[in-house]
Amino acid sequence: MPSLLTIGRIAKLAEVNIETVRYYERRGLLPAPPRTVSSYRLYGDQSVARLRFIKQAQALGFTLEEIGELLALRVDAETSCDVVRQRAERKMADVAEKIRSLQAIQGALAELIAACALGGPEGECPFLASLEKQPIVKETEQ
Amino acid sequence: MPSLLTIGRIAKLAEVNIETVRYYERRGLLPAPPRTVSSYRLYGDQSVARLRFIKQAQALGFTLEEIGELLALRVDAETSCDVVRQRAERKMADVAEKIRSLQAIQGALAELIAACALGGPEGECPFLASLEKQPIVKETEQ
DNA sequence: ATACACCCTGTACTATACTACAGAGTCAAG
DNA sequence: CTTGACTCTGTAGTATAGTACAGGGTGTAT
Repeated sequence: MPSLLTIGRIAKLAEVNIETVRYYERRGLLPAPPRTVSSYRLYGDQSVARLRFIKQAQALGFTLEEIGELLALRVDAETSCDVVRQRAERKMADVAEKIRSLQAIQGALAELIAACALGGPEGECPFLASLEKQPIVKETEQ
Repeated sequence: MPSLLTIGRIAKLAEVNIETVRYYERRGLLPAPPRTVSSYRLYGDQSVARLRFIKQAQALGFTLEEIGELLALRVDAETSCDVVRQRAERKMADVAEKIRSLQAIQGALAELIAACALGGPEGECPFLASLEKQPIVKETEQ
């Protein structure tokens, strides 16, 4: 029995502002829910999960636009399985990359903590070394 | 021999806008570099690494303020080892949490791809199930 | 000695993601 | 049947993180 919730209710449950819920609806991130005769929105509890997912994905550096793309990943009349799989695989690569970056930062923090334990106070920041990425950049002039 | 770079140079190397470099300086994320007699900024190449780190951390959902805190993690005259270690450990927890969230999303994407391979088209989005987090929320009224 | 690409400061504009009203209607309790 | 908490739409304001000039100086290649 999926309970019906007002906008104030889901906002509180998902720990977001009421206005944010309406904003996400405008942005197309939250489907427009059914209304009462007096135009009150009535949500099911999957909406709460959806709101939490959005918040969480944002904290991971996804923009609302990207989050919309993630949430839209489903097979339907307009979208074949193949297309969905391709998109999902691209997102997977993004996510894997983010995980790698976070692990690098984790490593740098561990190093910092370890160095601290040894009592050897530091000068330079270990983060800068933690990200040996595309160091090759072609210079067009001297 | 650490080469000396103008602002335009490091901006290009780090793939950011020149104005962004100056903005980070104002924000205190990038130390004010030495200047030539004619007030041109001259950077060493660690500045490029720093810019890249900032960009990367942003893509992981850290705000510039949080990035500043990360970059400030070092032992010096004002900050004891103990304090630095404590802060680093708190950041570690944040990072670990982010990694867990990303792994949940990764799992949901894998599920989606797998379901697709089985030819079973989907209705509901697997992400919503991927984040069984604080589901306990106390309600003060009925 | 002048053209062109570069740099300076300062201020103003932009995009994204909210957040806060104003003014009006709704609903439940006493 | 009214009071207080809630909801509605619409519009405007805010914070964060840039980005874009204007107006002026610099550096060097021809």
